Amino acid sequence: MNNLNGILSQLKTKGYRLTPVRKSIIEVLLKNPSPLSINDLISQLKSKKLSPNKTTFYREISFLKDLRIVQEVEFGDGKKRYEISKSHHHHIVCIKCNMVKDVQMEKDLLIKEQEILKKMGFKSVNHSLEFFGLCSKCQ
Amino acid sequence: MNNLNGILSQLKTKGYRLTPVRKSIIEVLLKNPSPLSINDLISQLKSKKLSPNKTTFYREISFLKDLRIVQEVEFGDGKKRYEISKSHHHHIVCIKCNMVKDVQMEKDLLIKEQEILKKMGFKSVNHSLEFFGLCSKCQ
DNA sequence: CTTGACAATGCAACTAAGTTGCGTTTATAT
DNA sequence: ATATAAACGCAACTTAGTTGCATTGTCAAG
Repeated sequence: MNNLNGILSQLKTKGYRLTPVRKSIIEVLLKNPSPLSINDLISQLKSKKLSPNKTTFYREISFLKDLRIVQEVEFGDGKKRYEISKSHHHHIVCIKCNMVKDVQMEKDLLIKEQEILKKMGFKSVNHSLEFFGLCSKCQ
Repeated sequence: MNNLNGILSQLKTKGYRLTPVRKSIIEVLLKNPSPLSINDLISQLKSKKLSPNKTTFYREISFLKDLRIVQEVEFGDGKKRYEISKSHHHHIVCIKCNMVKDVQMEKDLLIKEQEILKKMGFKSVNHSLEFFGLCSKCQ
């Protein structure tokens, strides 16, 4: 479900409401290539003539996260960012212009990781892997 | 330089002062196996009968980071953590008891990563990779 | 052993991200 | 049309971290 109508009907059948704020947040996240912070979302909604309270944003994002419609991304700058859930991937962030690109990691790397961690006795392991560098324009 | 006297003489020759707070912070970081947050440091120094202002902690950590004596670690919970600099490694964090272990990653994995990112046009690439799971005791 | 310079510290006030409680509004099934 | 619970707004709060400025303390030079 990575298109607007799909997500909306999923919400409706589960008994949730299709409010203007909810629809706009999902729309904005769908058409943005990079993960967005709460402030990014606030300013994007403003250009759609919507100015919900920041509490509403935090609650809406938390709601969409609980339903696995959006995923949280951490770039380690003290702001959480959000994107529409998609298949397992990572990001590379330009440290100069902040441009973000998706990175696909090969499966055999992940398998090796899991082996190492199993040896250490850990289970149900998850990981966060983000890259930082200079993009082709900023070098 | 990963022993107390080595670090202290390094600081002295560069003209920095060896204050009780500075020495204690370095001592605490050296003997702790996991990265510590500022609040961790504050409570550890208390048991050494030292209660510096939080500003002092932030400034001291920033100072030690500038000198590459400590490194910042991000577990994505909104708190930065710090450990004495050591060779490239990652961490695995137990999501139940918060225990942290170091993880060594094989070099060929890193080389493959670099290749992928070069193809995307990025340079001077860095990465953050942390694992989260259940340790042997918490499963 | 004193002293002067400046590194280090303390304090108070501030910022920024995120949370909570509670009362009000609104989408939607009936 | 209306009831009801989901969604929302607002104000006050929390927590991590920062800044400006005045004061203290380390340590090298005399």
